[in-house]
Amino acid sequence: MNPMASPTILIVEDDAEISRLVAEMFRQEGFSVGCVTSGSQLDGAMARTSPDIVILDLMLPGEDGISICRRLRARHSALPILMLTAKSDPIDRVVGLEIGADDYLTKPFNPRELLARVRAILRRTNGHADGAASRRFAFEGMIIDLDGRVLTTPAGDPVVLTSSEFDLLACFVERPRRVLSRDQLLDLTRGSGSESFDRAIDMTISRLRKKFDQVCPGVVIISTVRNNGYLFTPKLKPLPP
Amino acid sequence: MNPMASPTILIVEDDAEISRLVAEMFRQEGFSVGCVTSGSQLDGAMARTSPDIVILDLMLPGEDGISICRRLRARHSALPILMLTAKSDPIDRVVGLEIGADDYLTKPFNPRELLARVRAILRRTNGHADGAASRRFAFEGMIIDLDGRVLTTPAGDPVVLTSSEFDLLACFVERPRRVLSRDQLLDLTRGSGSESFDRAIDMTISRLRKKFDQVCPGVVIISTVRNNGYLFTPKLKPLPP
DNA sequence: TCCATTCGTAACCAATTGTAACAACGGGTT
DNA sequence: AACCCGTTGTTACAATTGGTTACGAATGGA
Repeated sequence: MNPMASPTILIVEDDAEISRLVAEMFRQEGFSVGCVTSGSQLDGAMARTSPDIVILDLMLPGEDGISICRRLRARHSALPILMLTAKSDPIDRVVGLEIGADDYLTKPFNPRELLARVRAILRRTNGHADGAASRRFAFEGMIIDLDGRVLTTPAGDPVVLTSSEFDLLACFVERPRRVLSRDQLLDLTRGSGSESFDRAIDMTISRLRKKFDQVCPGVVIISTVRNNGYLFTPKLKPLPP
Repeated sequence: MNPMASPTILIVEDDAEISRLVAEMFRQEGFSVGCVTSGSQLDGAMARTSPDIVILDLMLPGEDGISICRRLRARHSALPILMLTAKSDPIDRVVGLEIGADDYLTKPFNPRELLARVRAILRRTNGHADGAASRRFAFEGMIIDLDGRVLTTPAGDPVVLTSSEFDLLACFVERPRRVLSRDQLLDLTRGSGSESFDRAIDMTISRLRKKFDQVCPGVVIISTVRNNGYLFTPKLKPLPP
């Protein structure tokens, strides 16, 4: 891969909804994305786009993911492959190493989790995932490390955030200065299949604010945009890793 | 062996499942792998691939492993051989090693254990197993040696970890900054045939954390990602061997 | 001002995770 | 074999997490 070019992803997924969502996210993150819906379209797409990584659904019409994975492996031995499996699949766990996928994720999955894993794989194989900024940022004296999933106070102490609190905060940090609606936040943190009500976001915001208030009393970190959603207001400074 | 080339492994195993699993793992680790299913196919494969090590099942159809091992030894006196034996085999360690195997492993075995032993043998005979990065890392002042299977404190004292604790930790060290699900960890540490519940992972994590806490009180080494799994957070620094 | 809507958050509860205690197992020893 | 002992999986229960409900406060239009 040319380190200057954006990395290319090929998605093999028959569910149009998932495919669109995932493609959209990766494009926003600066990847170049191609989608196909079956194994039969794969070979052509491989030749055309020569992707840096393939995201492969296990359950596909026609040739299934396992078979495709083996075929890919045989022909492109170094190609990173990330497999998507359904929770209910009897194969589920067996899938892990045997097939030769570099990683796998069970549906429904958190899109940010997918992004993180793709970055991790690419970092491992290429030295760096993309030309994007580091994954550590400073704001209001605090430091957030998106990979290590820790937030530290100006004094250097860790702020204990729960998983969902951190996920929510990460959404904002990855999209600074943008109003995010409750639905967007639900999608981003829980995947598109989520059953939760959007008020769940309000609660997590409220809990986050309470914790921020103990570190920086009186400072507005997340503001409410009535009828629209929430906005992360501080200026973000990218930090070296 | 050319130290620049990836080392070549020849697997002699009639169980297609095991063969595939093992081959896949070694390929992922950068080895070049060949497989045969019987002694009669062995000579041709030896000539074609001239492997750096042979992994040999003791129970094979036709000529059995012991006889094959003797034959190999006679013809290629320096060739490293690792023997696979079934638990129920009347053969024990003494016999296995007497025959001329350099090491042996009883089935069912942990794939990572096999990898570690192969690396150890190759290091013994060649000076180094592969061109990959060092297998020693520092984190939070501690040093982990994946080949020697030891963890040492900042003060230099060894931290006594049980083998399953070490295996689990090794999974994280080999995949830094990635959230690993319980299922993935089960796969990685026990192979995909494991019957255990995923709560077994929780217990090992808990035991690991307790030991870490005695060395670095209050420092988060492995964090929980709710609904997802666990994450190894410290920064890893590769060390020279 | 009044009202409808939206938002904040306390309180509750179901699901997930942490871990103590026990059991099963295997390896080594006598 | 009988025993000891360390390891590891299971069970059971405690703690934490996070979604839902409920209700009061804030907002903004009429």
